[in-house]
Amino acid sequence: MSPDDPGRRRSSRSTAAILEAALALAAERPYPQVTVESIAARAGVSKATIYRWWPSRGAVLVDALAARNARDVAYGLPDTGDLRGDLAVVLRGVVDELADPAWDALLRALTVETLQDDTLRSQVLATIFTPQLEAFAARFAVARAAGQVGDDVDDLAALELVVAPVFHRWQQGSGSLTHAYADGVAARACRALAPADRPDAEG
Amino acid sequence: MSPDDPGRRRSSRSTAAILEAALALAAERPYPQVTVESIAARAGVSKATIYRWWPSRGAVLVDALAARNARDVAYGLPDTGDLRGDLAVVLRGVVDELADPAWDALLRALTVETLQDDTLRSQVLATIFTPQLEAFAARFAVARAAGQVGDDVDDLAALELVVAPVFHRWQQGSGSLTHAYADGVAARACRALAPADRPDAEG
Amino acid sequence: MSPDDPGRRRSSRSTAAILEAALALAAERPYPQVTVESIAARAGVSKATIYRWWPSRGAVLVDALAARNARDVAYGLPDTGDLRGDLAVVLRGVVDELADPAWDALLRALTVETLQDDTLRSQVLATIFTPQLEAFAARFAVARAAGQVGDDVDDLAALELVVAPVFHRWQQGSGSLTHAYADGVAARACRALAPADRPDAEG
Amino acid sequence: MSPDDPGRRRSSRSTAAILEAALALAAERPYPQVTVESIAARAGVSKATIYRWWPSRGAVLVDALAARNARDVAYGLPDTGDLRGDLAVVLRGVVDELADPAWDALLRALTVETLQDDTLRSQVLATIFTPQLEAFAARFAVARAAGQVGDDVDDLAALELVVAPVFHRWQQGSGSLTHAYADGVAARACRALAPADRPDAEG
DNA sequence: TTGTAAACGAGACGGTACGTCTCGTCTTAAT
DNA sequence: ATTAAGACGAGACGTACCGTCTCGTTTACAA
Repeated sequence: MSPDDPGRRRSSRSTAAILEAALALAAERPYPQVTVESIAARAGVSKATIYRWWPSRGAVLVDALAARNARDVAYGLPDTGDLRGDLAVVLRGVVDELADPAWDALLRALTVETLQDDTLRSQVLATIFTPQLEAFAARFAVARAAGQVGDDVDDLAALELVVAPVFHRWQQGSGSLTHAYADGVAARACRALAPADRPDAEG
Repeated sequence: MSPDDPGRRRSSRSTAAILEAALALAAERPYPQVTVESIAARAGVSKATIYRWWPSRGAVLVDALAARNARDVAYGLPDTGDLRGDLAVVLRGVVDELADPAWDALLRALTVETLQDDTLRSQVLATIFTPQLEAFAARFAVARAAGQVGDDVDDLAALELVVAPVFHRWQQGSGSLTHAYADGVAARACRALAPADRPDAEG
Repeated sequence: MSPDDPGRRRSSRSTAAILEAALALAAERPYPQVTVESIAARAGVSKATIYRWWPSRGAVLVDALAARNARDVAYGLPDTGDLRGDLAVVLRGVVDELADPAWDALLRALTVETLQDDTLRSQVLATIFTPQLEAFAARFAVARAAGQVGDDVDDLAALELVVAPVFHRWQQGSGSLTHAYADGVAARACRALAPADRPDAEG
Repeated sequence: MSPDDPGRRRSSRSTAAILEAALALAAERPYPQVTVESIAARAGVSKATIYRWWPSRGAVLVDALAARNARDVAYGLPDTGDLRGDLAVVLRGVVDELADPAWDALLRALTVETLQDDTLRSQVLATIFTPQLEAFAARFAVARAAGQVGDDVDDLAALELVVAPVFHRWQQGSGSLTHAYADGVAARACRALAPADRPDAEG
């Protein structure tokens, strides 16, 4: 499946152009207007080339985001010893990203696709969600060793405590997404994570 | 906007049939196949009648869900004095609903629409989310009076602590949605909600 | 099937525009470039409207020619008593038409379609060929009564003697199509048609 | 243009396979489905090889027929002294060929191509039509010497008298193509060909 | 005046075939 | 026997239409 696998000879130029076009379009216009035709046009590529390599518009989008993440994103959380502070930093970053219209649109598009296609959901889970979970898990392991996180909370549940409120609020539009809010979420998460006998220990 | 607003002479028979058809179709087939055409056909109504009264497929769906909620749903949380237990009961109910393929499909459809149309999102916020928030707020008020919830956590943030993890997991497909998980979420929420000086009081 | 058949409500405006566009395009460009898309564009009509009413590009063309013939063409041969002269007049007209690039292109297109679709061939036979055959038959009946045509030659064979050489030459490009040639064909046809005992009688 | 022109090193194996595939496909399926792609597949050859040596699908077909004719067809008409009988024999053969679905399809395909490409028409004229015309011309020369054909009818016009009615009827589907019909056409052609002063002489 | 039925313009869909263009491989004829 | 020109298969590519679909609108008729 390497991009230059002889016998397939998939054009890396075209592939890159398609992924880039998909991201750009999803970031700049309502998702229903991000059609395969528009992606093809923007990429200077034929529709047939897209259909040759991807089964659907959503698959292109997911691939595009995965490629971008692989290129640009450094997974890994800060570790200053202060769990609440570290989580607050991360959540402030999330809040800032969600405030960017391009990221907002991109994430909406991605969510729409995963809601309608279980294959894509699995793919997102594997390529986007899991690396983030692992980054959090690494930080939680440190925190657990420092007695800041109880043994009864698994990594997935812990991650949900931290990020789910933010994404829920983003998706519902039920409240404002500020740095102060991010700090509050981090604080509450730490309270919930703390071992029962040593609530919210700060090391 | 009332369904029998005099002067518009909107047919309540048709309206009901359309809303019912929309719900039934959204529950039973992939959402892209829930077309205005299919709703009209199922309702025994012409497309023009739908477009006369609703601007989009999503608006029909939102109206349909709001109507159904107004008819069937009793908002309000149990109050046994045991906050964690009460929340666990509610979350177990949520988990059960999400396990129902019909509800699952319906909620996916609703989410897809709200992600793509801010007007609908506002409408959902007002007609579906807010009543639920108020029901939670009422219960939180009681809990706060009993010293089980700190004054520093507002109702929205509190609600997020309780429900966001569940919906996050549902949407990501990142873990299983069991009663045990619901209990765990309730427990962690209560730890986070508890006043700092009296962690996780059980009244 | 009438164009204003209640219950179908076919738009006569669109129908006319489509037929006109088809004729114009077939007359002015190579037939492979007369696509359904181009007809729709020229007619200011959507492709779906064409496919709603005709099964193929060729069917549109045949309909268009039939409509034009029904409107413009006066079937019927001259009858001066001089069969050879009358036939020569008709053939000179045919030759002139075939020299017109628009008619040439149109007839090529029609022939291409009938060669590839037996349904269309039948339709052409019924709506275009048969009226012409009947017009010839009427003239031959007069000629037969005048002893200029033998009883052993049926109308179809007689018509073939008159027109087939011209169309054959047109199609093969095997020779020039002049008035002199038309006269020669008429003369030879009359010799072949004449009763055996009274060759080529002139009345 | 010889197939083994040194310096081109055209593969005679491929060439033969392509021509054979083209004929076979044109004989067995509707002509629109005789694509370059299908010819290449049938011949076990790449599309590029076809486009390297022929400009179009039609050119392959014409070449294929020319090659087949050069190999299989003995031009030349019988000469028993009885012109009408000899022509009838030839026309019966034509009628029999046209009744063969494979030949029918092949001839339709050839005609479609010549109607849309003047280059191919010229090629067909030179490689297929002209040899036949010459064969007829040779027989007519004998007949003319025998006083069976007038000096005022040139060879091309004479050939048209004989074959055009048959092809016209074949193309229009206007009547049945039987041996009796073939005999009638031959008879009428001879009447038309006969010198004016000695109608339909039989030698 | 509604609502229904269905046709309409618009345009995306997923796909086929076109004709062009690399790729490596293999043939072939002249060294 | 070696070599180099170039024909070969494979198949990806951009282009252009195909015939179908859904959308949201419009029109004509029926109640």
